[in-house]
Amino acid sequence: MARVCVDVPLPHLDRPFDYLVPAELGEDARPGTRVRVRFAGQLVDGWVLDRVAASEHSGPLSFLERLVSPEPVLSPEVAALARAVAERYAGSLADVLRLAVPPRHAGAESAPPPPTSTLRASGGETAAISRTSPDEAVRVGDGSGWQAYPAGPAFLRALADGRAPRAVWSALPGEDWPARFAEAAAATVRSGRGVVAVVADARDLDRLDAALAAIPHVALSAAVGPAERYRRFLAASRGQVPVVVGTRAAMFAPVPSIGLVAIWDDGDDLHAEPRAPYPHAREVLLTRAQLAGAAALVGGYARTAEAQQLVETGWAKQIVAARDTVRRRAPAVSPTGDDPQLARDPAAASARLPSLAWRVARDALQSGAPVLVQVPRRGYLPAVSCADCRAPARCRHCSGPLQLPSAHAVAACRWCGRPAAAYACPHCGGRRLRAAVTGARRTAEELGRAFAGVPVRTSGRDEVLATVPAGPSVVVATPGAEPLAAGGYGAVLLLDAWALLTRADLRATEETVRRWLAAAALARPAAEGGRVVVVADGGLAAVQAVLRWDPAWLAARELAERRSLGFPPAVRVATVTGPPDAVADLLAAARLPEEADLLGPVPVPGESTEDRRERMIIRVPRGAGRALAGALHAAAAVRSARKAVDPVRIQLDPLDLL
DNA sequence: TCAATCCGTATC
DNA sequence: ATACGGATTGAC
Repeated sequence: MARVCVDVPLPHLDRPFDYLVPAELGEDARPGTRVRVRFAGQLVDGWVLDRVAASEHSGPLSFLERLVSPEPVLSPEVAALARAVAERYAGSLADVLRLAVPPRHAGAESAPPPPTSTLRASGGETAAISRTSPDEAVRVGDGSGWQAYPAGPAFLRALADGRAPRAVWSALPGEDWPARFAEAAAATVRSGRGVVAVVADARDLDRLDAALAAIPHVALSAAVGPAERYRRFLAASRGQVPVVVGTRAAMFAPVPSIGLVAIWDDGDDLHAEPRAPYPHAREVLLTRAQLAGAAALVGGYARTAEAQQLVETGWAKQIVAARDTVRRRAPAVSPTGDDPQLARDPAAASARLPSLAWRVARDALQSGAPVLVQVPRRGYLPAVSCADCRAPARCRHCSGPLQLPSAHAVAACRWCGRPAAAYACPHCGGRRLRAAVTGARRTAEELGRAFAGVPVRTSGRDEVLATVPAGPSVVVATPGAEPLAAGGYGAVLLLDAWALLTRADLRATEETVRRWLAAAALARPAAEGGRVVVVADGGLAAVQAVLRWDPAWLAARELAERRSLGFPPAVRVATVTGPPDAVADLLAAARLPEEADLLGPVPVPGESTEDRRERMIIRVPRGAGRALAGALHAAAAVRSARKAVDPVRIQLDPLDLL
């Protein structure tokens, strides 16, 4: 008999069903294979989860209709991970499996292994993983770039020795992180184990792919076509390559006996899967490390509150450089002050460049170095802050962010919906509120006028530059699209701080620092003339974090604040979104944990009055997270069994918790 | 009393 | 979705 997960989206059918195996399929219908089965009269896709001798089911059993392919594409390790992810995120196993295994492409199964150079380097079918002698492994870490970090060589040695160290890594400014990831991967492969590494976007993937040239690996991303993607997936699944790198879908990639999971820049919101059940790559990878006994590496220039929590709970150790190493590598960072004086030069003034930024950029250009100007994308939600001290305004009852629905309306909480009557700022006592200004446009043309005679390049959404040559030029880039400069930038200007910091988002400070550090990391060290100008008040925590290059300090501060306000990751949160009746219906059916704290409902902004949806927020202590997800999934099952049609979206720890 | 129909529930 | 069983209803 075969225990099958049927590919239907209904939560109340989220359990295995038993089928008889026709004699001719015999042992081919192995666990992990795709099958077609008759289910409630229909032919549906399914996964063989297990072969069993007897069924618990008392009624008659059907036969498997067809074996789609004898290829076991769902490994036991990934199946267990998918189950855990489904439970963590109140979703169905079938939903997670759809994310975990790419669509089949029959041609790729019969074709020979992909003809990539990295594969040929592996030297054949199963020779990809071979253990080196302990004597060799002992020296792993010496001579690598990890030596700049006191705990670095020990981390590499532990990987090479087959152990499972867990690390939160704060990369030094200018760090060649793909090279460090490649060293960690090589050490793990040397121990006879596999590696899965996830990055946020295609640009980071290209860099990592290149850094891994000497190690047999495949790169998975949506950018390659479905056939090639499946081919590469199969190469990993068949144990032909020990290392898989990719964007978030690669978090489920099968590798033989996984020894290390790694994620770069876990604060990037591209790591959050937009399809149900909305798992986050960091959480999936850490779950995977936990379940499989693998090592974990969470790296970035910045540090998220979630990563900080791993350090503070002792789940992971931090890998950070000594302060004097940081000082030696970091550029000189200066804030312009709260009310920056505009440059006297009329061209610079028209570009609204503060005089300090203008001078620093001009000096860098004169010394023959490129200048990076980071310009945030526009279109942030209108948040509300104190008119006097500009601190973001928060709800008195639940600490949610206040929002101004329209120009002259009363501000209200985006979480619990209570109006913010008689507001008093907890920081300065101010009683007036103001809508935060959205980012001012600073175009490349304006900067071109300010620095006449210097080439101006732009890198952004439409066209992302990977690199720019050495030599004087102005590079205008949106966050995440900053090109690498040969030899590093002479100056980096970080503009429009207020547009970032006043976002109606609890992660605004963290996100701002993440973007600033990513840009500032591309500057030369101070000793080589590298300078960074932040157009903001030096007293702000975000500015301090960049000025001191101390992401750990900021993360600790952020986490402490979230703890005192009752925000994730200090607590576990779920949102339930849908038509008002459906949301109420689901919550009525849910047996929530006793500690559950319900906030809302609040209307979901930007929807027409006909099909208006609203959102409830439920928060529980971290320990009750599993119970919360279980209760919500069960309630969704009750609703779907009753054929309730109104869709309700359940999200755990959503990034946009507003 | 029987068949056509409706409703709810399970789906192996 | 579709299939089935039990309840319900309507005509003889």
